[in-house]
Amino acid sequence: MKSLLFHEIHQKSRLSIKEVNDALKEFELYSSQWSILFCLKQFGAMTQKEIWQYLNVEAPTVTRTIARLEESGWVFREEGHDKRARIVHLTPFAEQNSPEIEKRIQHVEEEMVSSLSEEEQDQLLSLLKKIGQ
Amino acid sequence: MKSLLFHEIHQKSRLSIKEVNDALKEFELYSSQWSILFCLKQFGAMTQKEIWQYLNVEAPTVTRTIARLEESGWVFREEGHDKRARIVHLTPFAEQNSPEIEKRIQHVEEEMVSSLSEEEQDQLLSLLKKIGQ
DNA sequence: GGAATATAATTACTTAGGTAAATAATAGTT
DNA sequence: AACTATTATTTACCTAAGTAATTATATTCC
Repeated sequence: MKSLLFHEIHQKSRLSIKEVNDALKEFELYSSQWSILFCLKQFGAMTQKEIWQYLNVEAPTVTRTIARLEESGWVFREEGHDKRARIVHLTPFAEQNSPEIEKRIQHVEEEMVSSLSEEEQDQLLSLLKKIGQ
Repeated sequence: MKSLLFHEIHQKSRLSIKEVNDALKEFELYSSQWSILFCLKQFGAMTQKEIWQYLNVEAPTVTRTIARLEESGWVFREEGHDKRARIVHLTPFAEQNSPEIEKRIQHVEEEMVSSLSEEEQDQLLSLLKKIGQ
C-alpha cells in the first residue's frame, strides 16, 4: 500500500514543523521564516528568486514570508542593479541572534532523529531523494 | 546536517500533495478531501473524531474539509446517538466514484516511488516510522 | 437532582503553500 | 527606436493545518 508511505511522509513533515515552531516560539519566529533566515545566514544576501529556487517553493510564498520577516526586523530589502529584483539581507539583529536559534533548532532536529543511527539517517535521506525522480 | 533530512521530508511531502492534487483535479477534489474519502471508504461511516484521530490532524481541520465535502456532495452527516458527535457517511455518488479515483491516485503514487525497489520502499517506510518516537 | 467536569464539534484567527493574473523592468528583434 | 517577449515580484484568491476559545451535550460526583 503506497499510500502509507506518503501518509507517513506527510505526518512526519507536519510533526517536524510543529516541533520547530515550538522551539522558535521564544524568538517569535515560525519554521518557514527560519528556513529563509537559515538560507541567508548560509549564503549571504540573496534575491527572492534565489531564495525560492533554493527552498523549492513558489515566489508568492517567499514574498509573504519575507514581508513578515521585514516587519519584525529580521531582514531588509535593497533594490538590485536590476530594478525588478530585490536583494534580501539579514539585519544586524538577525546576524546577532541567528547562531543561538540555529543551535536550538539543530538540537530539536537531533532529538527527533535520535532513534535512528547515523547510518539510518543517511539511508533515509538518500531514499527520500530518490522519490519522484 | 540534520536539517537536510527534514528539508527533504518537507519537499517530498509538498511534491506528493501537488501530484495528488493534480490527479484529483478532474474530480474536483483536493488531496486532504481525498484522504477523508479514503478513510471512509476503508472503514465505513465514522465520527469526525475517529477521522481526525486516524489522520492525526486537529479537529478543526477535519470540520472544514468535511464541510466542503458535504457541500460538493461527497459525504453527508448524521447525528449520532451521542448528539455531540456527527457521523460522516459517503454519499452514493462517492461510493460509485471512489474506486476509480483510488486507482488513479494509486497510479500517481506508484509513479512517484517507481525509482525505488519494493525493498527500498519498505525500508523508507520503516525508517520514517522511527522518527520522533 | 444539580453543580462541576469532560468531550465533540465549531468558530475565529494565524501561518504555509499553491495557481493565475497583474505590474514593472529588462532583454530581444526587427 | 519601438514593439514584443521575458522575467522578478506582487496581488488576489484558494486549500491545509495549527492554536485558543466557544457551544452544546454527556458524564461524574457530591
